[in-house]
Amino acid sequence: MRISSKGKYALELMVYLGRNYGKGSISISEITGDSFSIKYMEKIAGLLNKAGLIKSERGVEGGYKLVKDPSEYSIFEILDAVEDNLAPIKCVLDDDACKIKITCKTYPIWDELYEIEAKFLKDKKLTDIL
Amino acid sequence: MRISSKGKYALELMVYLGRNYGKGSISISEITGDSFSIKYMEKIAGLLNKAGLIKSERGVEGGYKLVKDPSEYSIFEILDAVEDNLAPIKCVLDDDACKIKITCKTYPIWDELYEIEAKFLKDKKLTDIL
DNA sequence: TGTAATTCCTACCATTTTAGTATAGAATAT
DNA sequence: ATATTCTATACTAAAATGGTAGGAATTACA
Repeated sequence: MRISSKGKYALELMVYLGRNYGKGSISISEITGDSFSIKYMEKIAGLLNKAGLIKSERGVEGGYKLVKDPSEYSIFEILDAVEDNLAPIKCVLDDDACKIKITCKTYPIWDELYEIEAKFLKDKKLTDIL
Repeated sequence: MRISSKGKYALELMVYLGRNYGKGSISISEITGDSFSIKYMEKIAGLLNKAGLIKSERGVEGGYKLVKDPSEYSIFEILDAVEDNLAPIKCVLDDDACKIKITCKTYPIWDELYEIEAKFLKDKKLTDIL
């Protein structure tokens, strides 16, 4: 399971929103400050929004907010919303990635590894890292 | 933990050698058959050889063989010999990849995830997939 | 001594992925 | 109106991936 910068920043963003839960919408520029690309974080927020994990509001005083209590977000669903494929190797989640799965000797390893990773991340909640 | 094709093929190669343990050296061309690039597998075998996991013999009747009983190889050491970085995100194993680790809110997640993955792969032995 | 089979070494390359940047547009509070 | 914010899409430079290519070194065997 390789986590790209998208996943990393998505989680940092959710942490920020979690800490400000109940305080209305938070803008991207407030979250990133000057030390990070607003444009890149906007794109990541867009993915989380599309996945239904956060709610957006445009205009002045707009921004993003969580749609449920921070304790109800698993780390898994946050990463899964922005990453293309969380599996250790593509064939686990993408059937087209491998034509020989049925005879593949190593497939069970990847499958089991993914189950273990996913379980850990599903049990871990956003509140655990606030 | 993303497994590249190098890791996948390294494991397939070790499975082949494991099944032929005690039968002398096995050549790359025997392992790959005609359906796969001999040159690429040669490179992978070279990495395993350098890491001390297999022993090579040149010339006619040459090839590779395991240096210990298949039950003594963990899947982890095989993958680790050929993959650049098994961690879920670079900063876990490569200190230069991140300058803000000390203040990073998400680092503990990656670190713990890696420990879980590594433990699974260290407990899993080559004999488990022969 | 010659030859075929094998590993070893290093350089190269095309494609895909990653990590953003750029530009323009739409919605909203004041 | 205007400033602020999200939305959408296109573009791009750099890195990683998944090989390929060519030849040199070693060895068994005829």
